[in-house]
Amino acid sequence: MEKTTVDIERAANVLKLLGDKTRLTIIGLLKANECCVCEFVEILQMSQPAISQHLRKLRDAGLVKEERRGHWIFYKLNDTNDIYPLVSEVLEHIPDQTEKLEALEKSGKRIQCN
Amino acid sequence: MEKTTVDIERAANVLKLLGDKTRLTIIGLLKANECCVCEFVEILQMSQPAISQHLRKLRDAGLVKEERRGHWIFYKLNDTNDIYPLVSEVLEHIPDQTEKLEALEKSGKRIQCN
DNA sequence: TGCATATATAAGCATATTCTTATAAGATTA
DNA sequence: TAATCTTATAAGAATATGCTTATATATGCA
Repeated sequence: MEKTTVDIERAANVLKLLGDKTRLTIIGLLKANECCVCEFVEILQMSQPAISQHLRKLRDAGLVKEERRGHWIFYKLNDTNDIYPLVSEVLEHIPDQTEKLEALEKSGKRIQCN
Repeated sequence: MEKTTVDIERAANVLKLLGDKTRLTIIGLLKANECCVCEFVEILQMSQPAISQHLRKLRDAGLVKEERRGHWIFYKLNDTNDIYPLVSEVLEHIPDQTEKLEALEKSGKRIQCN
């Protein structure tokens, strides 16, 4: 809800990152949860390198943070960022993605990473 | 401020359109004003075909509407659209673009289209 | 009707993007 | 240390994007 304004070039770059269905879904999933790479692979039905490359772009732009826990690397939204208010606002306008995580949990594929 | 949710694929497509500095500036200019093509050409310092092609994309996606007045075609934001709330919210996070129009007006180049 | 003005469209090219496959790197466990 | 698991990176190919130049279309006016 904060009204922070960012440079138009930076805003365009962030929006371009969000302007990809895969990345927007990733960010949508991270709105309510931390996720590890293998979960994205499972939910989005894409190859692990493809997911990793999307995550790298999001990380390079400061939209997400990573944290290793044993074998797994968990990603979460970076809320200490000048563009977080914009990202957060965008997320208000897309459908909740948590059901996808729940479906994953039901199928038993989430447990392995925890 | 409305909380309308759009399909994630449609949202991604809209964000991709906004994820270009030229188009984001165009939309930013239209937030407070109608503009004709030649004004965009002048402000953005780009060729007329390049501007026209950006406007076509924005129009095809329903983000803007056009209206011919004599020689000129004026563009304005399409606020009767399911994605307008998203677009509008994004605009809250970028700097005001109207100063660019004012500068154009001062240089006397805006008058010709009115 | 003929010409000028503003805008749109088409084709082509350079660059960017997003996958794929192959491989490397970091962490855990036997 | 060796084997295994998870993730990252690199290289290459297919496709998408955004410009340029050339041309078409629509309107207004002499």
